[in-house]
Amino acid sequence: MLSKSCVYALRAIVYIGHNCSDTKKIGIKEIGEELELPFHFLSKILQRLVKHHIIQSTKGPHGGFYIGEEAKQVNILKIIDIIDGLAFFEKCGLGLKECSETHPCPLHNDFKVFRDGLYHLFLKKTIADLITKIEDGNAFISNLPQNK
Amino acid sequence: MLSKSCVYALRAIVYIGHNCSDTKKIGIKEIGEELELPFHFLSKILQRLVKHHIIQSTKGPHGGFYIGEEAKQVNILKIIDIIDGLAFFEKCGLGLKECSETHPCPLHNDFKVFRDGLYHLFLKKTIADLITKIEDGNAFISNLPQNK
DNA sequence: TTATTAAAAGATATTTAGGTCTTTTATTAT
DNA sequence: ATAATAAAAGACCTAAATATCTTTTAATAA
Repeated sequence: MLSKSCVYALRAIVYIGHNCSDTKKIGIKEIGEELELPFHFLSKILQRLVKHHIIQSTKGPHGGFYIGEEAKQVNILKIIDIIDGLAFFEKCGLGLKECSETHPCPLHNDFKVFRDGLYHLFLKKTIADLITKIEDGNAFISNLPQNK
Repeated sequence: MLSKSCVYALRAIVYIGHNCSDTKKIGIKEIGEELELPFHFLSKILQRLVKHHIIQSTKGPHGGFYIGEEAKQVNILKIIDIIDGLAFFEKCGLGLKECSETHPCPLHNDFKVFRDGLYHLFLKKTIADLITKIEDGNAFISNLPQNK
């Protein structure tokens, strides 16, 4: 449903948000190792997030990625939009071109309930929400001490 | 969420169920043309469905595919299992290996509601249910006269 | 001002899903 | 028996997603 790129993006943002500070930026190398994500693939994803102003970066020694408090208030749907686009939430659940609100396929209305529910979930949840949950300890960042 | 193969399978089964009878079998060519599905790709899918006894086929002149009344009572989840497998319904919504019921990721519980809802929808709906809806006219088989 | 560090950028490779083409096998009508 | 028909099977092709490798650019510390 979400591409790997998109899940990588969410996990990386949360990792950055959880670990960066005014004095500490996070390098791709660290993120890749901690989250077990492919270095170069991850770097492409982070580049896109920088371009869309979700995260910031600086080059050179002590450079890396960081995220401001305002950006932590961005909702997850925004990240999904940047990485995957929102087609999933706009299309028929079966991907039928001909299916529409006025001319629904046999699964349309049942499907819609779940699709719209997910949409509103992602719209409601912010990066900050995820970071808070991380701090309770869970599988999102699998190798935090409390998750081992 | 469902692969194209899986949606093609569902649409083809419904088309066959809607059009076949004791005296009439349906050829791949007809199905492919009517549903605008790629002939050879469709034939692979139908082969798998035959192997799993969802539909039957006979070769030669007047041969083709057909489906019995018992098989129409099969639920959609069974078709999804045959074509895509059920991993989607068993995994974390984000595909995290480390995420589990006892050790959930920050989206696990919210996600689960929708994932399980879809599971039960697909478990409840049978091929016969879809065929009935088709007969009312809708986008599943887009080129039935009433859908044009 | 130079060496070092780390991200940005671009090119290339791999894998998987999706799709096509050709040959073989089984069935039926003549 | 034989020709025609239609599914089965196998080999092959394409595009997209995922992943890797190499070069370039920017920043900082010495």
